[in-house]
Amino acid sequence: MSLTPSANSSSEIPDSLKVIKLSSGHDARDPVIFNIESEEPLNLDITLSSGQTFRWEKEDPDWWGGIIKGNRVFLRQVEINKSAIRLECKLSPSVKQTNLLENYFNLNKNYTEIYSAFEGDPILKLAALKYRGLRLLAQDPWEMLISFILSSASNIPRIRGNIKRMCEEFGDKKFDVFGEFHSFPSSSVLASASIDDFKSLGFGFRASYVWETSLKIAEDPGFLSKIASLPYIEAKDELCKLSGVGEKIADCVLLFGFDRLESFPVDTWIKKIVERYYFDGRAIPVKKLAEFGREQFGDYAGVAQQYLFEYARGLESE
DNA sequence: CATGGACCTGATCAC
DNA sequence: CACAGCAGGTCCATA
Repeated sequence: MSLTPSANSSSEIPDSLKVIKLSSGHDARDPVIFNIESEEPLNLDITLSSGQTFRWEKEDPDWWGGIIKGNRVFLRQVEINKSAIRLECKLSPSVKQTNLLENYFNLNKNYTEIYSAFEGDPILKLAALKYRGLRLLAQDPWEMLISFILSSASNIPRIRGNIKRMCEEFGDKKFDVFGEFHSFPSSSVLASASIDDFKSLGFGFRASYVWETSLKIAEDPGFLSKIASLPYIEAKDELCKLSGVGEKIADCVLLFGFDRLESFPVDTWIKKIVERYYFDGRAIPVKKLAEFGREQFGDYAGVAQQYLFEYARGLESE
């Protein structure tokens, strides 16, 4: 099976998406509040706790707080009906970016069509039903790079803690109508810190990886934009030259930071589930599994990976 | 090229 | 409630 992307892969926002402004923030001290309604499947809880992103926090019972392109954002999902979602959004009035959320949630991508492509695969079909509305996010490449270096041989609570403390320690302190928050630290700031600084944040053996990679990026600021312009294989090769970046993390950075849906990161969960359902339980080397995923799932390999990952973890916790 | 052990730390789970 | 073994991989050293 080879899955082909939809013709609608431009960055244009489709007609099925409506932005409804509720408060224009006449007073600069008040948040701007608006709704986004879309026919695209989106499940905020599943998406924001899915392990592709590490800084979102659910503060109130149903309000998520996070940072997109340096802007604090609060989101809540309200059910409309089966064929549409509504996102309630609160932003600082200082935010001038247009389509901030539409881009972040990739609402121009047609997931209904992707689900149709998954129909022919029994496991993906189940996963798409169970985790309907799980979407890949368009996140910042630099943030993805450091976050996933920190993810190696770790676990989600620890990764989140590492990143949170790093941002509090080294990120710029910023203020908006909601109060104080910290940005994700830049490469030059991290490069001027020390490996011991990172060890005291709990990075462990990843401390030197983070420092060396930060230095490299600080010295070559065009590195990541060059990655964006390279074909998949070459982009991955370049990323793998960075300290602490192997094939798996390079694939994560390409998938979550560069929108390369053809990448298929293979971690222990993916290894487990792909061996079980596609190789009759036989042990297969990780490298082979990554090739298999890209061949098998084609241009939607990354989306398939994300659903298989959730499905594998769901099986474990049942 | 494939395989195997070391690497930090701490959330988790079996006594 | 204390404790050992393991975790969302990478790197380096050997065949």
